[in-house]
Amino acid sequence: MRLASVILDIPTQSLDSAYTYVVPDEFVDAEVGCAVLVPFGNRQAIGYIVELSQIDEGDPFAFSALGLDPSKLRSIGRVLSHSYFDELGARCAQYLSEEYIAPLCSCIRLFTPPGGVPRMVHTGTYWRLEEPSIGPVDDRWVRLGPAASGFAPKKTAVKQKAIVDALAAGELRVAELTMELGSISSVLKTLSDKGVIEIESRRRMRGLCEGEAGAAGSTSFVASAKPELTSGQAEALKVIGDAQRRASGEVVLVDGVTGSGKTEVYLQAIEDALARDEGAIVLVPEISLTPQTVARFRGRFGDTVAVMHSRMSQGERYDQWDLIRSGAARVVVGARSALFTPMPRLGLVIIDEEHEGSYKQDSSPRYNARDVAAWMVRERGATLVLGSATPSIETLFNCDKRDDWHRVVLAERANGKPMPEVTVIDMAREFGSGHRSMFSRKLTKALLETIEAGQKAVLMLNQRGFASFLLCRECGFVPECPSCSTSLTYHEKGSTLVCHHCGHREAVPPVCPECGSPYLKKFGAGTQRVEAELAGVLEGTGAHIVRMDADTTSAKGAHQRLLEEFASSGAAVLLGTQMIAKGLDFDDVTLVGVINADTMLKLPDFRSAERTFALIEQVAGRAGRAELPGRVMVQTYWADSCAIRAAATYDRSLFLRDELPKRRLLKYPPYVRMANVLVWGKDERAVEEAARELSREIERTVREQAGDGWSVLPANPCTLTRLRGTYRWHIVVKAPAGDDVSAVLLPLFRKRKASKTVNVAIDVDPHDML
DNA sequence: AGCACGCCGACT
DNA sequence: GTCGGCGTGCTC
Repeated sequence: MRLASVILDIPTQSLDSAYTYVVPDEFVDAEVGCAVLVPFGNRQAIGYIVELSQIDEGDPFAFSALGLDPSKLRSIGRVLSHSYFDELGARCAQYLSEEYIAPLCSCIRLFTPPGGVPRMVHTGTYWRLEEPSIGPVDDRWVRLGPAASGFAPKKTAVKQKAIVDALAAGELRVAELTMELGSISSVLKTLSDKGVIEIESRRRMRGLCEGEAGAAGSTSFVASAKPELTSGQAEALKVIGDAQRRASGEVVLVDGVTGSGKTEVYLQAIEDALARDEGAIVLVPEISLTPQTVARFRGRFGDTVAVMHSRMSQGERYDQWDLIRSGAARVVVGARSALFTPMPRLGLVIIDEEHEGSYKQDSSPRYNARDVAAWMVRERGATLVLGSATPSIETLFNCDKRDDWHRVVLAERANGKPMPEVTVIDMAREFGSGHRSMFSRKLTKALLETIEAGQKAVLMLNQRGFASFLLCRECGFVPECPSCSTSLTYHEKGSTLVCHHCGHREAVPPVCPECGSPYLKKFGAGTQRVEAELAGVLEGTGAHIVRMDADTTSAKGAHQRLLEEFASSGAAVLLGTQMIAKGLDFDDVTLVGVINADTMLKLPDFRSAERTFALIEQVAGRAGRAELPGRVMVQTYWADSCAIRAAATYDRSLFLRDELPKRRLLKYPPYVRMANVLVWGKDERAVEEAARELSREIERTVREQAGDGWSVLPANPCTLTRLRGTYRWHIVVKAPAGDDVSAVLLPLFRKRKASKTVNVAIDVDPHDML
């Protein structure tokens, strides 16, 4: 008798192991990864097969050995789909659910085709099986048939003649002919009966022929020329090649300055993989997943490149998913979730801009694609390549400590040009000497010079970290917590400063405690205000200003259009938020300005210095990519902060020498592992109470289950205490670096049941704790 | 005694 | 997630 382990598609923490069902003999198509309809209690439920096994019915101990009661076993009712994932995918889902403490079924769903799976839907009083709304679509193609030569339509058969004439130039879609000639279905039938034409249904791939592919150049399948490799690139490829040969799931960090040609390394590593008939998955941050990026891969690998990202329609994603499963696509370029596409014989995973926070999913399952990819390549004997100009501290740490993590440095830019010089501008001093514009005198001068020379400038406004904190505009002082050395958050209510780490509170001081200045202000400025002021600065120069932020890029294709607008103007300024920090390469950009380098430096978050350092390095790489030398100007209120000084001199070791001891002392990654337990809801009192209660429970669990060196910080309001009408609290758990945080906390969260008023989520290895 | 309500465990 | 069983406590 065949048995199947089935994960039910019912999202709840308390239903998180597989159930065993009998597979009736006639269901020969039941495989691991199939969606099935099964009886569950007094209703039907959808589930996914994660394991198949054979059992000897005659053996009276066979069932009890598996912990099964044969009288309770029921049979699968129906197989609803082909297989969506293999045994390893099923194990990966299991790993995800345990590692990130998430419902199993939400992890399984990562592996299913977007929109193309059956669901149970609640309609009023009963449950109904809903077939997939998204599925394959066919195009009907028409071409001339064997009886076409010598066919002479009757004089009155106008449409027949028109169709035959149109097809003389080649095959066409029925849809195109219909658009041209009106309703022709009966005419087509007649012609095809006579053998004059042949009609064939062919799968249409949405999103391939139109839109994106147009920009990517569907005609440019001619392999683009391979440039000569720098010695660094060659070395990187050798290390990757060795790892691929050993096929033991090793990780290679390509640590290369911007412009050092990391993409070329990826391309050739993929070529090697393809030559061995292995597939490759390339992850890039969502915002740099632009047509240019895709074009780079399509230019080399043509039709075998599939694309996956959130701005595609469900139909487009479904088709790309299917293309990957069929084996027709051997390379996937996509965002985070593309890691779970069903690539046959996966040999290589590449994660570009490895340090990016967007690889961490901010809803359940809160996985980090980088860490999941490391797990995946180990299981599959594949290789993971991480690329960044500013690798995350965790990754650098792993390369240092682990034998299976390798680091290759690309120190030179591929064009041999030096990195642009970075000037740090002390805004506190500017303000002190009476200059109160948000553009310093140096930056203003540089802007005008750039425009006058007919060149381009990029200005970045760092909006992340809008959370209010106090700043003295005269000396740059920010009130900090006496015990945590993170900045205090400003609360309108009661005019208090609060530490979101330990709960320390103090009143807002009337004047700067450092220098006595009354100019103590909340910090932050919007792009629109900056644009207005910039327009004033540039008045009379005729320079074009292109603003790029969440507002101006929300429309489909707006991102692309704005970039083209910038590219085609002569002297122009591109003003934008973080999204301009990556991947835009314009040869005639000679000035890059960072208006406020440090809004996030003082965010009460342990990664803020690291992010500030990375951001400045990334944005500096945008200047002077071609013949013209570039310069970079960084405006800051903390000109002597280590992150900013180190970034300005491209000195990572200086930054790490300052940052690592702090992380060690204050017990932050990579020296500890953390879990952030979030509690939120509309009712402020209920949230606070639930958070305190949960904190006590966690403390008890940790005391009883965990080893030494663990700590549970008391429940506290989150930095972003009120978000979209909810009150948010959190509890931070810290464990020694080698300990399994999830294993200790998992049982507690599995047996918790959801409350109506207060939500609880746990974020293991959080990226930030805002 | 009879019933409403809420908690808890089972569901293969 | 959904149901049903069981204990508690209130009412007829």
